[in-house]
Amino acid sequence: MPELPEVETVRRGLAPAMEDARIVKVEVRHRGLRWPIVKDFEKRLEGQTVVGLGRRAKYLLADLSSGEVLVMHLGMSGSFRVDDGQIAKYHHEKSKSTAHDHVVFHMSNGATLTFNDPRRFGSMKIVPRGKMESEPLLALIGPEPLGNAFDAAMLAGACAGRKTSLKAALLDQRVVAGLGNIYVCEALFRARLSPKRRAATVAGRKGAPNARAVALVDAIKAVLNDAIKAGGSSLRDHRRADGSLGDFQHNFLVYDREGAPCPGCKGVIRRLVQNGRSTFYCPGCQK
DNA sequence: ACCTCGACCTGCAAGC
DNA sequence: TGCTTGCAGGTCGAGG
Repeated sequence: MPELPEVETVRRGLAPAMEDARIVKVEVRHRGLRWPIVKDFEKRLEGQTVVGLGRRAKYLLADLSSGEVLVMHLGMSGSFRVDDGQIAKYHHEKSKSTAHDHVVFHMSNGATLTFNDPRRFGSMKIVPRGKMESEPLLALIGPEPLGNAFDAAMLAGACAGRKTSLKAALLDQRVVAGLGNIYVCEALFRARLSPKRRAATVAGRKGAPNARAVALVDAIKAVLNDAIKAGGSSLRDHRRADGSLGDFQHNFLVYDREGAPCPGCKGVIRRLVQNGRSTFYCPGCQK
């Protein structure tokens, strides 16, 4: 479910409960995530202090005092719930079922963090900090879209020579980190570029950026910043860690709006399938 | 090297 | 009312 803005929202929600607190106890109720949670997972975490909580692409990175890093991914349906130990029990009524609460972290500050993931496409893995560079999950991931390193030249270079669609290229985490189906659709609409266009057409000769690359980079940064400001998008179950819903779904211009009037012209939003996934776009505005 | 597709899971809404 | 079908915010690994 989560793309960069949702993961960033989760990170900001978890940080106050995790940072500078010690992991007192870890309960694993289901080890069958995307990869099995290793046998000594609990033992390696218990007693460690979380030095910092970061994010890379759609991964959450909990830096531990042991010198290891807990690398977590929410998959399609993963979420965290924070109980700070002060909130009265009746506040839990609005929580969803606990049937898919797979991992629970008990912190020294009294907070409890519960990872819930019905589809179990999420993952948790412990990696020594010194080996993060070579960690296969992270090694090939492209630039952070909100960082200075991500600019038109970088995007054009990554797309140059590629025959695949622009939509597929932007979903490729090696081109740019953290985008998913929603924000790719939204960014392409904002940049007025067709999702069907060949990726290579954002680059000119020898991979130099053109005006399309500039517009697309601007659109990507803008939509992600807007979405983070809104606390992410809540389609089915994404919540902030405090239980409140993100708001950005109300600002979708094209995503999940097949048949609705285009906000930019007199046309209608269309849906098509690319690489097995829905794309929403306006054929009139996006060329 | 690049590209596409199936697979991994559960839940929910729409259609019959 | 039930059953079936298709679809969902991701990404890895196999095969072309």
